[in-house]
Amino acid sequence: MHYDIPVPPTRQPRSATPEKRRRIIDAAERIMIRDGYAAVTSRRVEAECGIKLHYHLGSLDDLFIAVVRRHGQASIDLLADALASPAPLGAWWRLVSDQRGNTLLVELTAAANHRPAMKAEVATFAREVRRMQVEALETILDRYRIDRRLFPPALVAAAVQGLAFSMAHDQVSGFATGHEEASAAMSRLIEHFEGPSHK
Amino acid sequence: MHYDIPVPPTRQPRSATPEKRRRIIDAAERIMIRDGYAAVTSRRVEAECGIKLHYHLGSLDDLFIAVVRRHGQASIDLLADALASPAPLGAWWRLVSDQRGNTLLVELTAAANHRPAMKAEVATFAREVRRMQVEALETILDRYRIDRRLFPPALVAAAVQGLAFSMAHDQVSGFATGHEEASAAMSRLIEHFEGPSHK
DNA sequence: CATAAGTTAGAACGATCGCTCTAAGTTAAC
DNA sequence: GTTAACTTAGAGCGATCGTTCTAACTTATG
Repeated sequence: MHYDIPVPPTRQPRSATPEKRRRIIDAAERIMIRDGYAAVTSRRVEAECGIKLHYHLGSLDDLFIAVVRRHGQASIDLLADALASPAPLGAWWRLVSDQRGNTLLVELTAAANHRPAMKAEVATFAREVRRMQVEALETILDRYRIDRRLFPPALVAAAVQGLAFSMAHDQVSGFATGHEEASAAMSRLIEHFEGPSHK
Repeated sequence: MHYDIPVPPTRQPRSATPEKRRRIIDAAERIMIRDGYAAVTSRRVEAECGIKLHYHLGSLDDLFIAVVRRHGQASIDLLADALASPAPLGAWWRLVSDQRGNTLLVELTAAANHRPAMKAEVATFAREVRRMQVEALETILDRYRIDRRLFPPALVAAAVQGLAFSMAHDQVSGFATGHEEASAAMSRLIEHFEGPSHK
């Protein structure tokens, strides 16, 4: 498959190995966001971070999966914090409105389209994220007196995620025509339920 | 740049040239949906449709732009019909829920990320689509007695588009966990405004 | 300092890429 | 049937790809 991963770690690596893996994944994310997933090649990643890819991380496929795993886990952690906050809708909305995160999500989705192992990994995290959102919404919707027959958690979850995604896409496309209006309306909507606490 | 495009059309092409362009673009779309945009290479497109790409259509960049233009124009036409129908929300929702169309949209968005000319073209169509939706919603929201202060057209447009996108993504990921519930809820929501006419 | 492990530079392999070009069909027009 | 335009097959160019491998460099450990 690839190089012998340091088998017997009898000795301390020159500089921390996890740190090197981290920097490789950082580089891959930057390239993916800046130039698209197809620009993530072994040579370019190595040029971006100055670390040997295959020696430390394995194949390109392994790298893509590592990116998914790290970004996915970070998303889950942030989401958990947001949903546990006193104004969960606002916190969640801010989290999901992150431009960089949405761009990365498009690229990961497209890249996973023809990398089966990666696709499975993406699906795993997407499922967990959705599960957390639905679970949190069970409580939130009741608290805010929202009709759960018309707006079940699964629908609201998909809507919020999709709305943020759609708005991020529009903004990237360079036409923020309706973007500011929609963004302001979303803020008002959240204020309507949670008060002006969020920014 | 590329081959001399038939400059003086003094004579009838062997078989209709527009037809050949169409079949090339068809092949590109199929490959893009099946294997991702990075799999759309000149050799693979030619193998898929048996027509010389550079001779009839120019460079790969020209091909991507042609795909955007055709798909974009088709989307605009379908959207115009949907919004003009007696139950515009239902028709719009059905249109935007198309699996194939959403997959293609992800790929086009990601591909445009590092093809400047293509990006501009995508933005043009996205802007027009959004403009049409907002214009139609100005009327629709009033007709259905929806509070336009809380739900302005720009917000509703982004939400519907994003919701469909999000649900398509979930389904592609292979976890339809909340998908059916969300889909059913959306249908109920539309019925609530437009009656059970749509399916 | 010596030594052995960790790490990298860079060549190399076969494959594929976008694109161009030439030679050979193939068909419409006369 | 000739001729000239339309079209394709296929070779070829320089570039880049993923991956492997070897030789050299660097550093932790003794």
